[in-house]
Amino acid sequence: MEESRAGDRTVTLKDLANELGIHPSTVSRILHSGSEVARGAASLATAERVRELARNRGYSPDPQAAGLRTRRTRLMGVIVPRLSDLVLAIMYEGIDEAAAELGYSTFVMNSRDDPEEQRRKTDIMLARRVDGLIIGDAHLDGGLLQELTARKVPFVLVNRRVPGYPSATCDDLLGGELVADHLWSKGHRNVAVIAGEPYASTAVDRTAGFVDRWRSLGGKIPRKAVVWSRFDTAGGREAAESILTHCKPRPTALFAVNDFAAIGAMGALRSHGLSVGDDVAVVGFNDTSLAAELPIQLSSVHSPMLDIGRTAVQLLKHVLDGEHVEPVRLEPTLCVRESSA
Amino acid sequence: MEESRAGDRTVTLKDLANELGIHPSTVSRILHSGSEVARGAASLATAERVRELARNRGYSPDPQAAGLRTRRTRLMGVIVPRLSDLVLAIMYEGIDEAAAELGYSTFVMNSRDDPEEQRRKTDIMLARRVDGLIIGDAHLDGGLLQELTARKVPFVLVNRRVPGYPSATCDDLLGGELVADHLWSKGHRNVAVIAGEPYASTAVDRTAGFVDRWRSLGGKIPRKAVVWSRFDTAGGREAAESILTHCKPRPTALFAVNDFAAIGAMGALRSHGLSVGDDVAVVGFNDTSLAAELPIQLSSVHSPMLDIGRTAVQLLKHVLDGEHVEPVRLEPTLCVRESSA
DNA sequence: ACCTACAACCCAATCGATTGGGTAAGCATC
DNA sequence: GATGCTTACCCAATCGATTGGGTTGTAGGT
Repeated sequence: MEESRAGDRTVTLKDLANELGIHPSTVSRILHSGSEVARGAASLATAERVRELARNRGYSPDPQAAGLRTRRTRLMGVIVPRLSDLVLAIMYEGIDEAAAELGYSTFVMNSRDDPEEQRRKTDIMLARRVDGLIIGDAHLDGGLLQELTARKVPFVLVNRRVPGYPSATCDDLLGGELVADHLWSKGHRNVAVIAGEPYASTAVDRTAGFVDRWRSLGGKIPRKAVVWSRFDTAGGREAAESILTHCKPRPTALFAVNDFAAIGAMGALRSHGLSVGDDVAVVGFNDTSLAAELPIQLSSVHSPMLDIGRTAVQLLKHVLDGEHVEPVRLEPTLCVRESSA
Repeated sequence: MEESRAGDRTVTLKDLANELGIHPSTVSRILHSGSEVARGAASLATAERVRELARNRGYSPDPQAAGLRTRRTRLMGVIVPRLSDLVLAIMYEGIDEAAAELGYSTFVMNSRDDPEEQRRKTDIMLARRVDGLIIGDAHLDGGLLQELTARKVPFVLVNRRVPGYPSATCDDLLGGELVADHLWSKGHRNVAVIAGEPYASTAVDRTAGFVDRWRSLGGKIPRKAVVWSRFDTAGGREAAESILTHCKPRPTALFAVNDFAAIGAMGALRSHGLSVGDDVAVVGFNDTSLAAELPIQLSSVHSPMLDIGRTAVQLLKHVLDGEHVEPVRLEPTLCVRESSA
């Protein structure tokens, strides 16, 4: 009757069974099946004895062993460009939460948006026998996705979409439109877009939403005013530099498809002696926690990152259950702040 | 001789063995042991045949099965306050890289610095049978750590240290001293500290390093000028507000133990009509990628976050190998920028 | 001719949980 | 009292890899 038997590493089903003088399989059924199979497998009295013993012996089933038998690991693999990208980090938090609620654990890996890494990381995940993948770094020319489909690997996309595959994303087109409406209504007529990476649907959709709406409002956007760039601060800075030097009448507003790029752009503007908000309006995207806290508060399209992550998990669960799923787009809202007010 | 036999899910050792007419155990020995055990287990010719077949059948061992037998999962569990904290995200990138190089995979979980969550997440990790833990959210009153030690769970700390346990951290004391030297030499004599959370060694050490050095330089720091706060932008803003209202002769310099708190403080200063760099110098800590890209570039203590993560993995490996390990502190450097120049 | 040594394998148990198929006892029904 | 139906279990195979202990066959030594 000691605290815990020091010799034994962990308690197994067999330990419990021996102690109660019943068969491991009975214990398994009692503990495993939520009282559906349990009744018919054991008497209520026995079931209670087993559950209690399990509780105070601190029994926890070995997922290795269970997985070996059932061919399911209850593991979801998550691939993101980089976790140090705040947007993906938050989506991942949503993913991890929702997965935990369904009894799954998650693996994350960074692909740095490099196709070779994507493939490598995918293979590692599959070698770990994940039940399915949540892919946050999909490129629009989805070679890898085709391959995964062919190999019958269950997966869904998150953050970025690729037509034809299930995904949980922000409605990026709408987001771009919101910004166009906002800047137009503020009287801006000469604008530029820091468009992000052309292989990412986020960048393409936000830009397209903005540009199309802008034109349908009667505005004009020259080619030069749409600058593709990296998503980080340095990328935004460079893009803004390029806009400032090449766009002849200087734009009075910038739309960056990403908050970090927007912050970089704000830096560039300041280096040119321009004041953000007065001389040039800036609007970002995602409404990361920084946006509202910057010295000059940044207008940004709020995207429900946590929910996007959670939704991705739901979708993957449906896929794993063999159901058919459609892409989901969650609605963004515009937060107007100092930088464009 | 088809591309791959469509019916079979995955290739197993037995498949390979059958195909070559030898025993699975022989195949295992050939594939497993790096030519030490391999010789003696099979002829070079056989070994080559096995290796080749494994290669083009795309064999990858099932870690579930292997782990079940060997009692090792080659999994490291990582617990952080939150991955959306850029600092931890980057350390995690280092951890994941280094772990992959050693043939380990990693699990991350967020504890939100909540003791109950820490315990829960630890339990989940252990239930997943990780080989060891890397703990990034250790609190100075390490109750959980004692418990883990008692349960003989191998672990190391990262980012934050707790005396008596192995850890990989930045030399935070030195970091604080660097800032003190810098501000003192710039002629500041009236300073305040945004000190972070008192349960985190990072906060305590950086603050102590700064304050002690400041006093040994002959400076004075009143109680009120050291404000404990959350690590995020909002926390920094609040702390700065408190300093601006309560410190009678307004300080000419602020040291925030974290870049995000520093950014929040910059926002507060601006709201008070003070110019960062001219009226009040601000220095942050960690030199996150934002620091150099902000509109007003932020001076910050650069800490080698990636290396800290990598080091933690090395330490845990040593612990797993039964070796004794000492805490490691990596050296920070000061990056002086606009905000304090 | 006999023994030893080594090379090159094979055998079978094992890890812990799951699961399809029993079986024995007890009761009711015809 | 034979049959059928529950109830409450037990049995044994199985998942895939690992590993301590064999077994065979051949070469070399004396």
